[in-house]
Amino acid sequence: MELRYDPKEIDRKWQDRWDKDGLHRVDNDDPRPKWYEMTMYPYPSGDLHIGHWYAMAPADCHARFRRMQGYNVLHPIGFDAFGLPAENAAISRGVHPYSWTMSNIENMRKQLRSIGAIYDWDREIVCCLPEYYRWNQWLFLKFFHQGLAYRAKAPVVWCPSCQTVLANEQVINGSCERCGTTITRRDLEQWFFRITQYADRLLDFSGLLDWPNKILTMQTNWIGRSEGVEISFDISDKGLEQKEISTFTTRIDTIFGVTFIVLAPEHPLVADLTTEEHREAVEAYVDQARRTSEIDRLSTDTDKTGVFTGSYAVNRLNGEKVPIYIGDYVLMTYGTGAVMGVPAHDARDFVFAQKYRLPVRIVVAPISWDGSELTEAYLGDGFMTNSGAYDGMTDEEGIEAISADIEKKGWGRRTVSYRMRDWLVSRQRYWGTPIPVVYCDKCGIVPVPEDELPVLLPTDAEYIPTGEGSPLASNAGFLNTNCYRCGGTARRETDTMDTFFDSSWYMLRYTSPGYSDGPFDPAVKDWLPVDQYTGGAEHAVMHLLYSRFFIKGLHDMGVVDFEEPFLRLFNQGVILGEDHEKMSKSRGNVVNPDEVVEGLGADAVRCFMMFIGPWDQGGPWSEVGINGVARWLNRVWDIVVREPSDLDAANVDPESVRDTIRLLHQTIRRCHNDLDRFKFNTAIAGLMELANHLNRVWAEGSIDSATWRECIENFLLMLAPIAPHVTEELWERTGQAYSIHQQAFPSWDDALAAEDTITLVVQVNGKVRDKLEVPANIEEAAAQELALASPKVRSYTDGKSVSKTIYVPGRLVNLVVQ
RNA sequence: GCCGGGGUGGCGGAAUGGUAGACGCGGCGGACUUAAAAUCCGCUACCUUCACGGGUGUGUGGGUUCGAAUCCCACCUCCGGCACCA
Repeated sequence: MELRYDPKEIDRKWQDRWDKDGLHRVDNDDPRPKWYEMTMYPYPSGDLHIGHWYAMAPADCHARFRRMQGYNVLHPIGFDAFGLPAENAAISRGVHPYSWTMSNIENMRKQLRSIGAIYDWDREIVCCLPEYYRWNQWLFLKFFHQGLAYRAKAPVVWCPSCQTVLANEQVINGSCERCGTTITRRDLEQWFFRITQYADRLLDFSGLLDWPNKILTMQTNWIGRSEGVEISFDISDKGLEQKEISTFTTRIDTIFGVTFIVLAPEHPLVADLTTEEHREAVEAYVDQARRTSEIDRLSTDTDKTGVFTGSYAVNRLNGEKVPIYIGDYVLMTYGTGAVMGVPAHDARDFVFAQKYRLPVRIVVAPISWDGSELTEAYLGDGFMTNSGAYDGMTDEEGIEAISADIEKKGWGRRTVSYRMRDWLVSRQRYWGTPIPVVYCDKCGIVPVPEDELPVLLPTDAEYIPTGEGSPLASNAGFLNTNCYRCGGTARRETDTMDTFFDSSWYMLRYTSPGYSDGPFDPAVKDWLPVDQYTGGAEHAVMHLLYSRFFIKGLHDMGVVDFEEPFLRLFNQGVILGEDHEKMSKSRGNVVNPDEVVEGLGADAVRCFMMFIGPWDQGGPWSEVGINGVARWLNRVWDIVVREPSDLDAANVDPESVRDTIRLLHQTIRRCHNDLDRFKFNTAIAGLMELANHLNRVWAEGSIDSATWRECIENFLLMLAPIAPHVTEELWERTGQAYSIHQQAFPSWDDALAAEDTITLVVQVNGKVRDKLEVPANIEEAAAQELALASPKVRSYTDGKSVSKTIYVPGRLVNLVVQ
């Protein structure tokens, strides 16, 4: 393609100029209203992918649009620099994670600059640097002192490949979110954050202004709140210290249908309840369950297996003895790790009962039930039956009555269970923030005092994981220390923090990245919270949930005065390869943005990212597609550099001038509304239409030079947030004062945008039969008269009677004929 | 299995109850050129007609409505998420 201008030269020229002039420096004291628009910071993999462009270029356009609307805009950038991938890559290349990460960042800064975004680089944050992670430690201690961080032994998720524990949120289909390895469980003592204490507040989305429903649904499902009853079964005849087994159910109305109890294989009572006769079988089963992979164990396809313990428990409501089984479909990590088996009204219990020939007793009768046996569990509503005093109640009434009675008798209590577990924040890896506590033989867990922070991550440590705990444990200089309380010998915590810790509060740090007396400067708190956040939907139940929790915690501690970190959220889609498949090296469909920028310029890539389709839908890369927008930018160049005085006043057609002004105002309105709602593709389409129109009237010579100038000026202003480099250049070439990016977005006049004629569609029985050009303000009677007079229409109405006429002002007349 | 979001020309897409296919790509024809590229102009859903025109058409089948891509019901299909949570 032959270019009218050299995008490479223009990109460089203006990027240097903006840098030199500090055009993107954000002033905290600017009197204009603030707008904090943030995009998820990238992981410094070392190479800026086209996916980064897809996330960042439209986000920058939106932030620029807000700035042109008169806001003081903070649109920052940083690097998510800690974490497993950096470490793994560093290990395989034999370079230190620090130097690997920092050289990647150096490279990515250059690539990011090529986007031409309004990032204020003075506010950049890099969370693997001590000036950032010391505040991770400071915040960790805040949560610790608040009782929201605790250390406990629990069955945790372990990735054998990454050699570390993971949070539940990092397990995807039983595999490690990062490397895909099937995870296992380990009983380990770990650091947790009490996110479950905030479960109900996290379910309350009323503090959010505009979030995709999809994310709200995902968070709601992840938290998985269920109201139910904890009900205990009597095992006092076993002579054990533990006199009862507690189970959790949401269907206490089915308590009379219990025909067995199932314990999770890891349940602490398993060994005690197993009789001699069944010991061998039970031990074999438990052993087997322990070896079964998490994937198989959680697969819904596998049938329900179990083994009888030989013991029985008593259902206190009817005095019945029911057998106690062990089954791996019961999870130790949910509820009490034991369930009451009600085969008639639970699909899983039904399958289990069939397999082990356990009785099925219906206690909630289906509506019109004829008394016959069930072929599957009945989960619907009905009237209680076989339930003693509760017979005849609806199941809803049954839940109320039985719950109340159980509480009265002390056999159980109403409670709420959550699917979500506490957030496991410790990792057995090197490349992360050291957890700021020491272990003293005398004093136990001792937090590092605030004024001793940061606890520096030693640079001379072994960072290759051994599988025998954290790499830092083998670094004597780090490990051995003195107790901050008694001064005696102590060991440092050698686990590091989950990297989601970094991103849980980074929106605070951007407001004052150099501040050294706290995580952020309270003097600039007016920036917060974030007005608009953009990023991928894959963080729905990880980063976005953690961050909401974190900020609520900090709110309760008085660190911040708001409860939601991100008021509005927009999820962009995924950019696909030219073959419509997900981009991957193995498919060979990866696009290198640097090469395209080199050839066609940053603005062409920006435009294409926005023109490809709705931003939330993603879409396929297209070589010919980007050539199309590059060609359009050249056409724009060609049109804009024309000399307006070449227009000959003698040819001016007032009607054409009016049409042009009207289209200009319509385009301003459309472009404004579209950019406001992230509808970049239709905003660009509108600008293309305006450019086509201008090109046409130029050829006709039908407008005057003043109108031409007005159109060109406004056109450039509208294009400026989309294509900042070429518009700045053209702004200069058309004799306007630097910088176009400090101008206001054009405003429109509805009166000038109004059409004075419309195309009146005439339908007969809903089918279009004619189109008439009529004055926009036509009255109904006149419109009908014109419609009926149309010869085309008459051929359909002649000899028939018009029984009804529908008139839609400004649009159509529909004649209903018999 | 459950919960979301989709399915519109050759392609990306526009239109959220009122002219289906804006805008762009591709294709075809023309201008310019010795020629090609680039650029510019015109045409471009399908069937039918010499033409004017007519008919059909937004995954499939029903429905509501004067009128449906748009609303309702059922189904097919693609993508994403969750998946024994008692």
